[in-house]
Amino acid sequence: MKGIEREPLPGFRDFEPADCAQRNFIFNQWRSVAHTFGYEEFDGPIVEALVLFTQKSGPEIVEQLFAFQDKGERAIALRPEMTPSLVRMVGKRLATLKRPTKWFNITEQFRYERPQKGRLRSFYQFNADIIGESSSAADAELIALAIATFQKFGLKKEHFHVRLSDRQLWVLWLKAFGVNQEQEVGALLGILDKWERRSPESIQEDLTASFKDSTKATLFLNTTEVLRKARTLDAIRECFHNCQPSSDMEALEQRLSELKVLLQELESLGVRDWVTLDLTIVRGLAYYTGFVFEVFGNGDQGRALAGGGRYDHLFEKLVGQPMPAVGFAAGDVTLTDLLRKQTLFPPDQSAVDCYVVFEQTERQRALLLAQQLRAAGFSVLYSLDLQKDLGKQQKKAYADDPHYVITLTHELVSQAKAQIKGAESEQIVDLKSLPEYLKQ
RNA sequence: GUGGUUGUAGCUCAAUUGGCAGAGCAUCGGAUUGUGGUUCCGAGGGUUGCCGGUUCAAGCCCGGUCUACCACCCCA
Repeated sequence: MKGIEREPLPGFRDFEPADCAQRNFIFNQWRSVAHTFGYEEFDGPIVEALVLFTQKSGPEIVEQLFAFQDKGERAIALRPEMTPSLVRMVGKRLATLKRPTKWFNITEQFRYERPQKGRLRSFYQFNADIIGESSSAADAELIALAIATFQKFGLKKEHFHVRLSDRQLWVLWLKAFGVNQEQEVGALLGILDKWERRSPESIQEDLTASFKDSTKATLFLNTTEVLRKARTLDAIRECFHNCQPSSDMEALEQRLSELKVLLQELESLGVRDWVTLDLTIVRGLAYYTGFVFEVFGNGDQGRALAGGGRYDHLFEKLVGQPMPAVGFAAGDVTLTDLLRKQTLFPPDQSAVDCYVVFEQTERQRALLLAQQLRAAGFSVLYSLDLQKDLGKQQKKAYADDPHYVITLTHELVSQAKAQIKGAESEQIVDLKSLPEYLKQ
């Protein structure tokens, strides 16, 4: 290797034209869907005060951040997510906020983690949030938006699905086992999160440590196994009835009725078939307060394509004033992998409209034509080589596969004409009328 | 941060037990087609990821390191 390192930093990507086209395609589709749902686009700074992120996620988060000091000795970080910035921005105008407020954005975000497939140190996310509406109708519409963003790429029911879970049901479940304190709840949610990746013995061990009672741990283990397999409202209700006589049935029914509203809304929005009730989704419950969901590609056990849920306490925590909110984010990395695998990216459309070739004696007239066509909105190339004769130019022109090749020979120009050649047509046209001809 | 797998031209890949680093595609140039992508000829491009060790000799063996990938950790 001579000279400088040619590869970007680990976890970062170069976007050569073909990659950039795919990225822009994704951004355009995201933006377009968000608009159809009535979301307004916003943006914020790429760096924020470090405390904005530690306040939300705790001091441990610094390990996962691109964090440093600026020259004014401020502790700052590249944003790892958009929600804190959103809360900060919206927090400035909470008192007069239109409700609901629906905002979206598309941003580059940074996390200092070990890169893997589907997870890089720099990535783009589509974020959408509904602020100021606590009804499940907001959760439902947000999930419908999440589904629409994937449908927009041509992804079908056989390609992806949404798993819907609920933090409040889990809190009720834990409460039924006498777990009330926030710390204990957190510890048990952690165990639940790792559930499927661990052996029953090892789970039993952790549960016994948490409950300080191995019989209770066993009961929790066995009944939770059943609850994790519940896929309907009735099945969930049955779990609570059968497995836990100490359950607060009134609170349960209250919550189930909210879940029912959510499912009905999804049904009315025509997306119920994409959604599976699945309480195995526990990830991120620490931060969410209600319904949570994740989008997964079918088949491969890859990383989630998107995730989100309700976070009604975050505004109070960060800006001191309560405000209900629900949001989700979808990343570009897993999506790009999926779209490439399914070959759902559109074919390359980088070809120019026209390539102008000419005998060098007509160079001046040819360049004038090129500029006239450009002014009319067409993309135009011509050879920058002052020596290349007509044949050489032509060879280069066809290699670029333009929609039209326009040829100016001395003879044609002397008659104020040019030859224009498309895929299946070939004509001699007045030089002056070329822009008009191309517009047809 | 821990463990494992990996790396040869821009891309896809060759190179017998350790024995002169190659091909196709791509790029650039030339010839031909006096205005067509073809065809033909040629060129550039590599300290075999990097550093060190063993050896008369290392792409190949050994150690380290980096990257990518995989499993952990984490996943906002």
